[in-house]
Amino acid sequence: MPELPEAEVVARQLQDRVLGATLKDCWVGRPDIVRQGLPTLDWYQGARLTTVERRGKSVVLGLSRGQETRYLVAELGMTGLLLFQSPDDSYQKHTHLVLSLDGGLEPELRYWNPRRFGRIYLLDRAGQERFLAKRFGCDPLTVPWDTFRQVVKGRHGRVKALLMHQQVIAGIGNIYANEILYRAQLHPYRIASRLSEQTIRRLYAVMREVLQDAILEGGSSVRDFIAPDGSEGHYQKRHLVYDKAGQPCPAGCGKRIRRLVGERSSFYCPSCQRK
DNA sequence: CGTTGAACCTGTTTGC
DNA sequence: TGCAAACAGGTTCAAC
Repeated sequence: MPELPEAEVVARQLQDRVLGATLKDCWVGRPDIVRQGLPTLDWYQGARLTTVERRGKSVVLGLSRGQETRYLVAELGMTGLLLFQSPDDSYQKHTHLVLSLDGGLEPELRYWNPRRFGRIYLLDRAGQERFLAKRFGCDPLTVPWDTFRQVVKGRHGRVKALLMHQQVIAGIGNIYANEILYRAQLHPYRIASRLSEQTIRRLYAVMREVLQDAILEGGSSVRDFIAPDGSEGHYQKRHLVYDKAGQPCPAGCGKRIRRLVGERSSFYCPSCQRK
């Protein structure tokens, strides 16, 4: 269920445990999971993992051989996981990529993704720069206030659509959009450009707080998200509205949480989040 | 430019 | 218990 916090947890564990390792072997179970660059796969054998970063909801591995660095971008989609395993672990259905590593703290990294939304991209430096620039807008955790304010002011669509628009702000998905809007007391259908300066300020603060707290809690494990080391996140215990239709609003206003269908499910309090 | 709905997939939950 | 429908973290494309 990777949104920004989950992808960040994945990236941090990779940094801690396999950064600097050498890629001994790269096994692809489903060629169609590699959207770009499959013919360049051989180049990666013997390369060293020199960078691990999160971009939006994706994890970007930088692999170097000599002076050259190329990239492996792992889109996780709805159900994608990167897992530390060992060659002794049995093959699990829906494992599409296995990276055998040498010199790190984990011998294998496997990409598991039953629904196969989300892909792997193998890109050279120019390719990944183009890829990232085209796909990802500003990062919610590092975007300066003034940029955020301008982005919101310049959008004529719904505020929830804005939060989830990866080319504008990269990393927020349905769970965190719902949680952020509830805490900012904003109805998901409010028009972004019509929000007051003060409201945008509140949204900015809440957005960063929710995402940062979620990272500290290891992300949200609502269905089957687990980190590479197999641990679950705990932020789902702090969810206030997501998947809670019919339950009383936690603010104690007396109303019940509603679910709006149409786009993705929106969970909100009709009293605390007015249009 | 922005919104909507469908498509892409498999697995689990829900309801009859 | 059995079966079918509904639904799920995401992205992309076409149509309006």
